[in-house]
Amino acid sequence: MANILDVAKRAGVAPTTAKRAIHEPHRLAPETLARVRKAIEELGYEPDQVAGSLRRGRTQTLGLMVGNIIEPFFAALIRSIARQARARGYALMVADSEYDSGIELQHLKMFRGQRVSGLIIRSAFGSPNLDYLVQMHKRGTYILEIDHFYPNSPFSYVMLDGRQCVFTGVKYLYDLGHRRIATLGDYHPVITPDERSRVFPEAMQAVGLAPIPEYQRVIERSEEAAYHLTLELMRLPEPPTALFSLTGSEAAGAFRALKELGLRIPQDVSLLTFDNYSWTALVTPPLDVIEQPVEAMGQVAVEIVLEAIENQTLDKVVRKRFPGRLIRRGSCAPPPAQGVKSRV
Amino acid sequence: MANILDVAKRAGVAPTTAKRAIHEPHRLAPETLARVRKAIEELGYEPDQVAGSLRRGRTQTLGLMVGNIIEPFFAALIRSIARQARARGYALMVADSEYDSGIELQHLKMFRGQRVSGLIIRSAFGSPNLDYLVQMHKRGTYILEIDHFYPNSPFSYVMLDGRQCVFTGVKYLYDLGHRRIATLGDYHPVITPDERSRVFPEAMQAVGLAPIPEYQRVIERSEEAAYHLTLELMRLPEPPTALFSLTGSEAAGAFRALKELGLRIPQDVSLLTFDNYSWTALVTPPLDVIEQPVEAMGQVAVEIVLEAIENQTLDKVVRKRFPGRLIRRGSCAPPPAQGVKSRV
DNA sequence: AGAGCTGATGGTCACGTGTCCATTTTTAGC
DNA sequence: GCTAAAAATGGACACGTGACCATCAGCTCT
Repeated sequence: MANILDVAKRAGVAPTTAKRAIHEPHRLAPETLARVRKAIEELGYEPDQVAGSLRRGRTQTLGLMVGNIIEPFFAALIRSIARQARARGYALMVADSEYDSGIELQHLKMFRGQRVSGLIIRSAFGSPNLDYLVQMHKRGTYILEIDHFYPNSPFSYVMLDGRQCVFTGVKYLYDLGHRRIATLGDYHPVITPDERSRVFPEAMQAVGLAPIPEYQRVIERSEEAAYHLTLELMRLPEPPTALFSLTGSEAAGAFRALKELGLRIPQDVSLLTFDNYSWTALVTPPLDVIEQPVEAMGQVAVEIVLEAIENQTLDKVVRKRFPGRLIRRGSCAPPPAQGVKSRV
Repeated sequence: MANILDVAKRAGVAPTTAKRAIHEPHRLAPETLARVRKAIEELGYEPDQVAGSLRRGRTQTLGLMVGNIIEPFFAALIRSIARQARARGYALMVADSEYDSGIELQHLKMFRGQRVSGLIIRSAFGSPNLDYLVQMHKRGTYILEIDHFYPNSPFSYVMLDGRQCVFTGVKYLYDLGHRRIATLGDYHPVITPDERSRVFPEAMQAVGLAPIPEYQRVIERSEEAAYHLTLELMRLPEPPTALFSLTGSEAAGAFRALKELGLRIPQDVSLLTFDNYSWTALVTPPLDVIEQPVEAMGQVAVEIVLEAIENQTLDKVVRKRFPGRLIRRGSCAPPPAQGVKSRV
């Protein structure tokens, strides 16, 4: 592979001059510049970022750790972040923790070995990797959490305003007349320490309700778990009249379970979910969703990270919240007069 | 950031000895090894892959270019490839061309600058980037095409056996009694040069049918384009009795269009599609699909690439085909006795 | 005309590692 | 107890670049 020395030789100039043709072309005499450019062209020279990174002491590389790449939310996030990184000349290393902190740690070590300059991370659940992240930060990697953050996180983050969204959702269901509202999955400090389930009780309180203890089950945030939970909830003596799914994946499981039970949406039970996934508009009835501004979140995340990296302000902490948007399509309606009959 | 010299100094050994603790620990005396390991631990040392790559002349990095990361097929592919890369100690750079060859070229240049050792690529449509790929290959990047390959591609590839799948699908519909079968999108050598639409006429011929000219429209392989095409097709004087969607994204558009037209699936029209996306099982009726063995394809792709890289056999060409699997769920049935009424 | 300045170009070195070769220490064999 | 071999350890250097400093010609200003 041709290097800058080959280019210099071919152009009949010193290596330093050849380098300047790339970094500071204005400092070269026009003919010299043309000669070097010709040599670059002829040799198909492309600067070696590996050597450059070593010398510079900083890579042009960002790491991105997602929780589950199969979820469209993360796919959209990757696209947004990739676009922005490309625009700024950074390469993107993507890792999928599958929400497993063991896998996550392996990827973090790889990122560290690769000396990524910045890391955008959606942490795995129940993760003991905070220490490792702190260490990475001390060694010069700027870290930004996205979609979720550790309690007392020392890092920057970019997040949906989960509180506002949950309040909006609960209020929406309350105003339709619902009193027996269940989230799919309760808060748990280790297993599911997410903001949405944490603030749900507060949102209920705000409209004068209390969460119903029988509905409060801790489940993994997956389609399968939501499917089983929905079956259980709807088989209770007094089942909920409205289900509030906290993730798009869970909504699929809940939807499947309701269909299977022969319950009609929204006549028998209302269904509201986070994440405007494309399938939610295709099913019958199309689902009411709370949409996240994914594109904007990804873009801002990269901007924060690159600004810190390029200005050498690694200790700067920036935290942004983004509002969600309720989209009504018809999967929520007033509850049936005599409540939902239990499906035993 | 601590380097191997710091480790050596702390352990009281020469740098070479410290390095051996990492690469060939068996060559060290047990106490020396322990001392170096302790130093590594205490300093939180992690070898610098950037420096290692430079010296070695080869990175531990793979590039992966997908056509559209939003499509669940690619998300699943990334997961599979990421798993295998992780298991083999390689970092993964992911790029999303959005099926745009201009964006693709930018990413390719970045990959080249980063000196990725291998590249797994799903090329963009109508791409003039083949020359650049050939150049990358000459400079030492092993290249493998996935899901699609250039005509006369000089590279290895891993692909679905599209011919077998299309033949299976057509035969399935034919056996149900369908004669007026339409694919969503016809073959076009530049815009949509995909195998599936190309072999469709052959598959029809195999059951004694000919493609119906009015159904043969060239469209972009997107949900939106498929939506409009479906509307057009079903408004023809003699609309198809069965739609064969060649991608999962298109199926969503077709499904939406059929619902909107008030056509019942499968009573009025049958719908068969590639890709077992999770939503296809959620809609009413659940869709018949042809599933791709994505996990296996990703795994084999990485194995081929890494074997070539590690054995320095960059010119070895390996080509693998994988069979699809037809899953019946109820969206295909015999056509109505008097054909589908046109929806004008 | 000489000093000072600017524009253009050249030379040297270090980033942290892996590889190769050299040296010292220990063990085996008789 | 001595030699040869093996085990264990050490030293020097290059990968391709970017940062820094050096050089030199031509020009302006006094």
